[in-house]
Amino acid sequence: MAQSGSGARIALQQAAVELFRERGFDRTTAAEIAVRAGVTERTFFRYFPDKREVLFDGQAVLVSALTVSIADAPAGLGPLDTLFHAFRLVVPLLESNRPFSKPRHEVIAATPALHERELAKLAALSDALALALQTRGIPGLRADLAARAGLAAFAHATVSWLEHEKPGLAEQLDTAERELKAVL
Amino acid sequence: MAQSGSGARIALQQAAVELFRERGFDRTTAAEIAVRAGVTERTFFRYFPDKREVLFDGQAVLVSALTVSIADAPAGLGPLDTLFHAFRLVVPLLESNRPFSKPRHEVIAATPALHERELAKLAALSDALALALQTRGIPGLRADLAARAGLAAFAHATVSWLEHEKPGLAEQLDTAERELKAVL
DNA sequence: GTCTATACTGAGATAGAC
DNA sequence: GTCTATCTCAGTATAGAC
Repeated sequence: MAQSGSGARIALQQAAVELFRERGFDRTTAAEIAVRAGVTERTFFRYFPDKREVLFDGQAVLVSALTVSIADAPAGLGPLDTLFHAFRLVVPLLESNRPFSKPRHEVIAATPALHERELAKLAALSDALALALQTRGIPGLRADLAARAGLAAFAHATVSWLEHEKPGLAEQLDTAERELKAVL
Repeated sequence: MAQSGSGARIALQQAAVELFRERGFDRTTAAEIAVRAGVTERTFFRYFPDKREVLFDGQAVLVSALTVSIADAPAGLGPLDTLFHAFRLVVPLLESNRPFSKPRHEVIAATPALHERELAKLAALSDALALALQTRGIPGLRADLAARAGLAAFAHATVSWLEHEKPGLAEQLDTAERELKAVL
């Protein structure tokens, strides 16, 4: 199968998703993932510090894409409008990734042990958003609260779109933004 | 020493906090905690499904207190005002628990492995708040977003108060509420 | 790449409360 | 007798150290 070198990381991620869907996260050992990917168990832990982490990488590109989008947003926008502007710019990226993110989401949804890790990744994303808002002049606490509220809406829209697909992601974002602003 | 009967759970929690502060979470084994509490390692895992969980129990009473407070809040309040009404009712409870929650917070703050678990507990609390808001007639998504936004402010106020104490918790809640509402 | 500590699980036995 | 709490023993797998 795949050899060590360049493709090992991706091979491990694919093998992991497959096995997690077949047997479940808990019933799959790191050694089994490594075998299917054509590497040793030791190699698995060289790429991923723990077994859960093999499922959480797409977040990195999302973080940088959103950070850039926030920095490039038109001036004069409030924090929430800045965030949703960035969210909309990133919709095509998410849509093109759906074939990967949907099975991944199914595994996570079915595994309580992975919920925690996902929450941690969302928290890191929230921190990145808050920082990006701060560099636009929004004071610290306000930027943090805006990031958390906005990200909650964004996450809801994304999950809803992953599970149903029926309304597009853009429409889900519209309703989430509307509901969030209706809260006040 | 031997803690057969009722006190084992509390003895384990106390021993855990002590040892975590002395040696750190990672440098403390479940067996060591059990020995100090006067039980065996196996008993530790009977009470707590994993080593982290020994630190997260106070949340349960907070959940029920907030749920009741939301249900009893005056009619006609918006979701956010309902939440902050409940948050304020629970301030004395938190203040009386400070001797326990402060060292606990220090351990958590110093241990990355515990951050994830705390986020999971906060997410569960958010779900409970959203449910309580729904029973007051607030539609699902709106209740969920309000709960997340409000809880973010509440959590910020609580952490800030645990770490500084300088302004009281009530004042921290005031500023957090003001900043959250300024986001829009 | 090898070795090891330790987190966690399962089955069965014991002991006391009711 | 049942039920619940605990211990004993034996094991697997993760993750870190060497």
